[in-house]
Amino acid sequence: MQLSTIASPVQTPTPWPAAGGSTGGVRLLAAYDSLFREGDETTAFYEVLTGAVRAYKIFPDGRRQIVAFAFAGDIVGFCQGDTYRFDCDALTTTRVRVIHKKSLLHAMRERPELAEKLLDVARGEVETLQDLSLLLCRKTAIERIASFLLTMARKSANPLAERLALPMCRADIADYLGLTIETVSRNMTRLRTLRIIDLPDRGSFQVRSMERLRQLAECDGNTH
Amino acid sequence: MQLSTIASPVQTPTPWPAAGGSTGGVRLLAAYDSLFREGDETTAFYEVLTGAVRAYKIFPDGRRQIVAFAFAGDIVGFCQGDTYRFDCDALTTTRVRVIHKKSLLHAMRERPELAEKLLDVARGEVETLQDLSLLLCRKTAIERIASFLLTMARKSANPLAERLALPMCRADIADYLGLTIETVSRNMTRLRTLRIIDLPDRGSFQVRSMERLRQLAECDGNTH
DNA sequence: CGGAGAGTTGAGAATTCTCAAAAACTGTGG
DNA sequence: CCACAGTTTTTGAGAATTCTCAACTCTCCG
Repeated sequence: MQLSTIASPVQTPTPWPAAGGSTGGVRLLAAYDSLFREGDETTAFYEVLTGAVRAYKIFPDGRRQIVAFAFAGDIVGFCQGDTYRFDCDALTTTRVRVIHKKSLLHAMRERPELAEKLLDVARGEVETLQDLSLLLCRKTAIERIASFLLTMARKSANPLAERLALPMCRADIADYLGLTIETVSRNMTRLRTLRIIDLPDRGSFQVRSMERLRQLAECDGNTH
Repeated sequence: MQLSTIASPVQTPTPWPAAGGSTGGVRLLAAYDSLFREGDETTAFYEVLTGAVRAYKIFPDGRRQIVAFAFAGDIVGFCQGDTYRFDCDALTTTRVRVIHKKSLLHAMRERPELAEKLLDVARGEVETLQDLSLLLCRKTAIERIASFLLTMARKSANPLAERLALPMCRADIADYLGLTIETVSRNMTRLRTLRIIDLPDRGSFQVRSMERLRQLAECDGNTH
């Protein structure tokens, strides 16, 4: 498999305002390496440089929910209190920039305009979570999967590329969308049968009809 | 019905850092009066002083999701971009303090420590939404309702009071939890039959077994 | 070639939804 | 104070969707 031919999410060129150079160390993670765990002290948060991570919570009875996927350019672990409320680990080989909370707070006092940027980051996180809530409240399985794939496609440089990366496994998608692996699989197949998407191989997909995918995802209800 | 005997959510005594007196006007809303609509320009956000509001989104096909309820002490409309992404209106007679975005941004430049408070507000919003996502991902209807009632109880001054306020109708609860009115009703009855809660009258409830409610809500899985 | 892990497909069970009707509550007017 | 209409909530029965459990396929790797 030629990984290089798979379109990756847009690489934002270091959007993070470096706070005097002292903030950024870079950490390299292999697939499934942990970035932080629920209960850990929140001394830092992270900007994903390359690769992807997942943030999730595991319930006492073993059920799991993935609360967010983060790709190159995204921030993880920002809106947390004194301790993290979730586990976070890498989906693939991943590089993250470490941003220490302390030095950032310090920088914020010096440069008040930085606070506005941070509020923007928080706002982005809120929007993502609102969309997730909408998606989970939305009833049918196929609509959730359509929404998810649409979001993934829109994040990439070329949404109509023949091979868009889908770096997470079916179990991850299921736990993100509040479905089971089997339901995810069945509805992926259904979307392919409807010729809305294609599944060239494990770990990638292609949008064949952006319009119909959008209709399903946004509950337009014209086609069914 | 003696409304005064119903325990209301805790009234936080003006937690908001008034930015030089120029921020706060107060708006009075009757039940179902609109606070803002999706698409409106976000010139201000609001602190609920008394009463309660709901924030929701309506899909093209008519489905609705309530993204948040806000009670006395809560902030609404804070983490929004240039335009609101949701409709917001009052559940009952409600007073809100208007906080103008412009004056707040101005105040933030003068007093950098204010920015940290604002980030805390954003963090609170993120936590609430994460909890909502967890709740929606959680499978069974009875667990969602248990979580919801537990949250409502915990917000009130005396969670074990005989009559806790439930100011929203079943349709609102259903659209918040991603269920139908009928399923909400059935499972409320079931919780009452299990003697976990009591429903003294429309618009209020009582927790009879906080422990069993918590077990259901937090997916402990000991009792079923 | 064989084994492990991931994904797909199938059949029956369980939950929730939909549609329908009954019951309870609210407010109005006599 | 009671009757009535209108609304909300509850309850019931059948339909639809998703889940559970199981078997099978495919790919990757040694």
